[in-house]
Amino acid sequence: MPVGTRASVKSLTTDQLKRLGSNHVPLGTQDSGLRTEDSAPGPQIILNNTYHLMLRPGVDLVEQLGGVHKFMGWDRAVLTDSGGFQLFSLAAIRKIREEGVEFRSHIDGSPYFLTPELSVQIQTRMGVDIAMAFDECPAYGISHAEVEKSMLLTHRWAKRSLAARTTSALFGIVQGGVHLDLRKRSVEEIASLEADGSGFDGIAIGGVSVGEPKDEMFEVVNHTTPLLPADRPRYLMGVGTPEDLVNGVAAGIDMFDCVMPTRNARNGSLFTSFGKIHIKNAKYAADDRPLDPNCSCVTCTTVSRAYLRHLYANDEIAASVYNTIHNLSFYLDLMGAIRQAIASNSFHSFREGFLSRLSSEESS
RNA sequence: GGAGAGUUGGCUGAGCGGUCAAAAGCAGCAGACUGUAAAUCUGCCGGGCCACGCCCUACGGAGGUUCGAAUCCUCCACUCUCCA
Repeated sequence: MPVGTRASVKSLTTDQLKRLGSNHVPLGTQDSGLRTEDSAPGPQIILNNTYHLMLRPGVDLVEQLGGVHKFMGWDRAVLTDSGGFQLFSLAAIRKIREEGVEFRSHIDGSPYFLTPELSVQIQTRMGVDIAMAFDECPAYGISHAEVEKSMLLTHRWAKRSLAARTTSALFGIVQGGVHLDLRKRSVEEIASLEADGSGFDGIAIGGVSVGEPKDEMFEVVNHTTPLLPADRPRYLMGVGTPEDLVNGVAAGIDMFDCVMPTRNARNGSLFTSFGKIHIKNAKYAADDRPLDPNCSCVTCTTVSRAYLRHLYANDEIAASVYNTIHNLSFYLDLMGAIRQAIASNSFHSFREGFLSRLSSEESS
């Protein structure tokens, strides 16, 4: 899921967003036929953010204008983060209580109060397809006891979030930091919660990629994912690099969201089938090759590395546009290739090939 | 012809006796970014080393004063402004 925090995937129009990716399937897996020539590329779902939309333009306005889909001209699915991540990222300007969280707007300092019920209501009123439970995302490095306390609060909030579910689907979120015992307890609690006879529509692993070492993150993911119910989507929140996606799928994850492809694109860091490219590097100044010869996105089939470097070096808006188109296309193509590999029962060899290619030198 | 101001590292531009290899910005070079307070942030940026310290060359040029000069004095070169 590309991240479109404020009902916008940064630097792209909604139309550009819908036409991302390649019909061409990269990485040598084009045989399974899952994607046909005329199938619509581009993401089937994006992520928006409750906290940010609540501040601007405000729920009332989004609802009055017909919901987020109509607001941004997007006819595919939308999932919203509940605002839980902002308890982490905006830790300096919020205060957590049992009832909910008091935020001071990062824009003008005005106070907002967000509770599990309010968060679910706001997400529902905006008309999203999937809402997320309101959770606390604790920082890395705090004690086992503090993580446990935070997790138990998330559990109580999960119950209240679920009770507030109406028309939007609702995903629960497992917490527990890097502590495997807590992760297990959290799965047991979140997976068993029910309201009106049904549980969460999907379950997410939250609270990772908050500063912990990569091996600790995967220890958590590899340990926790198999514990999640197999009949509901498993969503790894906030992850990650292309390698992380492949390894996450290997662990059993179905869904991801991450700002990395969009933010890194704006910062000139581009993902390719042979590893990362810093497009501002001097060595690309006269490089007339496509960014990634194995990619058939608009960027790679239209302009050269030299041009991309020129745009970036001169702060041209088009640099962000081209770079974002490529990075998101790369991610979407990667996920498409993963789906095909799974369908053709060749995921493990696909994974090995993909990971070894990333660390290899570019052939040319 | 006369009066005044100025010349600092790739550029703009501080500094006006030691704490100056010289502020700051830009440019340049490299890196980071993981449920977005990010078109952001960080590091390097005269040269050379057996580099958390030392050596060399440096503030238009040449001399001088001083323990010590980018900073003071003299001459020269060039640039700009104003008056004829």
